Amino acid sequence: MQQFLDIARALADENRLRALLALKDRELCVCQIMAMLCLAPSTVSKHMTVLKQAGLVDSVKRGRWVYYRLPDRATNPDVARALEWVFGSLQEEARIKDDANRLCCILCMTPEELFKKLVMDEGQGPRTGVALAPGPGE
Amino acid sequence: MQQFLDIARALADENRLRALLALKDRELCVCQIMAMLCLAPSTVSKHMTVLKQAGLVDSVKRGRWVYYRLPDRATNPDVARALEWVFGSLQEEARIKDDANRLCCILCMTPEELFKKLVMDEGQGPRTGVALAPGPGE
DNA sequence: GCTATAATTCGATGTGTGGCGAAATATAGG
DNA sequence: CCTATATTTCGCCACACATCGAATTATAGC
Repeated sequence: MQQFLDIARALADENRLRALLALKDRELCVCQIMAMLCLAPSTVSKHMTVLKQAGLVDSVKRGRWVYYRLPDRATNPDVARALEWVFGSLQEEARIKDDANRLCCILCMTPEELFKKLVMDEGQGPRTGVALAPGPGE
Repeated sequence: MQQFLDIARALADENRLRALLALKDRELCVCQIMAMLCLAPSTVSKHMTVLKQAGLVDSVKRGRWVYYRLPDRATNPDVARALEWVFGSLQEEARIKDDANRLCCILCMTPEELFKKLVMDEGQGPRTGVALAPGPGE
């Protein structure tokens, strides 16, 4: 029951759902999720902690970066069922697909290009240092 | 997305889950759910409203009583998937089985017997008029 | 119509949660 | 060792939410 409640509560927030869906085909580090969600590092960190406590993601630390990814299936049937529910229901969501597109840009662009795009998209400078550092993907 | 969030938030509360599970094999009116959860009528009413808004239950008014029940399947795939997840994960939960047993008593006992049992179980009088009125099952 | 009862709505209250910035921690690279 | 960077932890604030009691609405029975 507690396990189920942890999962349900973790899934009851739009930004956590977006983060979870973004992990479908790849692992991501916190700074990439920050760029995708446009949230402060502390906020993203807390969200990922909630997801991890619920068993919905795993994390690995490599160098300075912490990578989050979906857990191995078959670990926990409750988690597996929950993830099936989430992906089955939201994969085709417009917002999620848009995230996937933007994520593609975040992963491929150089920091300078990313900076310009953020400025153009939002009409203002990027948040607290988002994407200004040479990301882990290079 | 909004639909999914409504469902996830509705499922992120233990008392709402217990109410939902209790509706598996039967419809129940608010006063019966009150007796099962030991919560004030206003609280139960609000919980059931949340579940209904999410599409997880339907309601029918008959006389003075409002009966809640699970919605017809095939109405909404998102809801159907969510209910499968809930029942698949929680049906065997100890707490839920205990609820089912107590519900059996609530539905079968006369108000006087129910009163005595509540007093014995909790070492105190029942809450705001719980089960002291001739319920709809008689 | 009047009373009793089932349920909902309303108002108040304490608790939980999402968000931020600042400080702390960990690590890579000079 | 010192600096820069990635992440987490901490303290704070605003807002959402679970809960209650009281007031309100709807209905059944006299």
